[in-house]
Amino acid sequence: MGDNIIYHTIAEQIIDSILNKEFKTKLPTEAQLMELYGVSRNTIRRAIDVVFQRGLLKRVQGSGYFINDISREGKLVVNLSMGAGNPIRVKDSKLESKILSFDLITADKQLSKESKIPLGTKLYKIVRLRYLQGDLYCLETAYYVKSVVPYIPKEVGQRSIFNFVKETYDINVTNSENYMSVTSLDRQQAKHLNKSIGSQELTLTQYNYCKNNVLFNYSYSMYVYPNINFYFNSTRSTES
Amino acid sequence: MGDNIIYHTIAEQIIDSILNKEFKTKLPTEAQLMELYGVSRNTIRRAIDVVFQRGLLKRVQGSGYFINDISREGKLVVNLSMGAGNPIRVKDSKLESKILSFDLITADKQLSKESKIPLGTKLYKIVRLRYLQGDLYCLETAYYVKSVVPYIPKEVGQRSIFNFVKETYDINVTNSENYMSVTSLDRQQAKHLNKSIGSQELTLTQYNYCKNNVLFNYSYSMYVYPNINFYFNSTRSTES
DNA sequence: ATTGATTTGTTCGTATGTATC
DNA sequence: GGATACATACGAACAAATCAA
Repeated sequence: MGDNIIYHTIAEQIIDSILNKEFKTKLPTEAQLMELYGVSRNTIRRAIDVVFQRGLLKRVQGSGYFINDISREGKLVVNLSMGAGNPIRVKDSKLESKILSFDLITADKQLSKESKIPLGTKLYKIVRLRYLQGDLYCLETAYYVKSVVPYIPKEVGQRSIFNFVKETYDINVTNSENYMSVTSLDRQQAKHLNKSIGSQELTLTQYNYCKNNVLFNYSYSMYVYPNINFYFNSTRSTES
Repeated sequence: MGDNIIYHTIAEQIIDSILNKEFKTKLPTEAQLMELYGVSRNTIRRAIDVVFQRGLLKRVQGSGYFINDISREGKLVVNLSMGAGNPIRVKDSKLESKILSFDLITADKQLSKESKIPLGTKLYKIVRLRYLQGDLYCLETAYYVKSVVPYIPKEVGQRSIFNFVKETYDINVTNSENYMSVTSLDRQQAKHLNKSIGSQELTLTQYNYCKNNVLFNYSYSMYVYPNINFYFNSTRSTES
C-alpha cells in the first residue's frame, strides 16, 4: 500500500505541517529538519524540493524557506501544482457529484485525434456535474483507461474516482499534463451549466499518468464557479 | 553576465538539443550524458530535473527519458513551465507590441490590495497590445518595481522588456507564480481588443521573481488569440 | 520463463561556494 | 568579520524497473 520512499513521506509531512499551520511563516532550517527526521541533508533537500514544486515555498539562500500565501482577494484559488485529484486541500471543502452519463466505450477516430489516445482503446467515459460546498463547480468529462483501471462501479462516480482507483488498485498520479483554455458551450453543456449557448468558459484539459508514465486518465472540465483561479508555480534557471 | 552553474547550462543545452531536434524521441542515457559533458551523475540528473520541470520529458525507470509532444491539434500551445518572458520558444515566432500607456506610478490602495505589492511602491506601469505573427495576441498590463529595475526607456516597450532587464541589469526570472482565470472586459479593454463589453477572456496573472525571490514584475494579460492553450506540467509523489 | 545487463531511482557522505544576518 | 543557512558538485552504493538474450 503506502510509500516507503523517505523523501516523499517527509515531503508529505512538511506539507501537512504547513497546512495545519504548525509551520507558519518559515520552515525550520535544513539542519533542524535533518535532526527532526533523522536523515541526511540530501534527503531533506529532496523533500523540500517536492514541497517547493507544490508552490508552497519561497527559498532564499542564506536566509531560509518561507511559506507562500497564494490566496487572492475574494477568489477561489485552486492549486494545480498540488495535485489534480484533490486540488483543494482544505479540511471542510466538500465536493459532490451528479453523474450525467457513465459508459464503457472504445476510442473512435474523433476522440483519438483530439486526445492522442490510440484508436480502439477501451475506456470508461464518465460525465458529471460537480458541486463545491453545494455550489455548481464544473462540468467534467473524464476517460479512464480500462487496461489500467479494470473496473469502476457506477456508485463511485458520486465521490472521488481518484480515491477509489488509489485504494483499490494502488494507482497514484505521478505526473499531469495540464492545458488551460476557454471553450464555447454547446447546447447541451449550456443547459447543464445554466448558461447560454456559446458562453465562453474556463476549461482545463488534463492527462494524468501513474507510475512510469502510464496514462490512466484523460479529462476536460469546464469551470463555472465564480471568480475561480488556477494557481501554479514555475521555476527557471536561465534563459537562452 | 552569464551563468557558470554547471547543471543550469547543461540543462539549457539539452533543451536546445530537444528544440533543434538533435534529440528526437529519447535523450541519451545518463551515462552517455555524463561522458558528453564530463560531469558526475548527480549533476546530470540535476540538469535533467530542470528539463523535466519544463514539461519536456517523460521519465521511465529502467528505460530512459522520452521527449514529450505537447502540441494539440490546431491549437496554439504556450508552455508556461518554460518561462514567462518567452513562452513561445520557436525560431520564427515574432511578438510585436503597441504601447497604450507608459507611466511611473505609486502603488495605491486598490492596486496594493489586488496585487499585495506594498502601498507606496514606485512602479513602471506599461499597458500594451501584443501581436503574434501580426495577429492580435493579448492585452497586457505590467508593473515593474522601480527599486529593482531603476529605469526602462519607453522604446523598450515595443520589444521584450524581460530581455532588456536581463541585458541591462542582469536580472533573470527564477520563479513565477501564475494564476489563470476568465475576466470580463470593461469598455476600454473591449475597444482595444475589438470585442464586446463583458466578453469573457482568458487571463493570466503573473508574479515574477528574480534571484532570492525579489519581486520585480506583476502583470495580468488577457489573451484573445484563437484557440490558445496554456500548458504546464505538474508532478506528485503521493497524496495524503 | 529466468537470468543478466542496462538504466533510472533513492540515499548516504563530504567538500566547497555564496548569500544573509 | 564571523556565524548561519542554503546551493552546487563530487563520489559511492544499492534498489527497482525494463529489456534483451
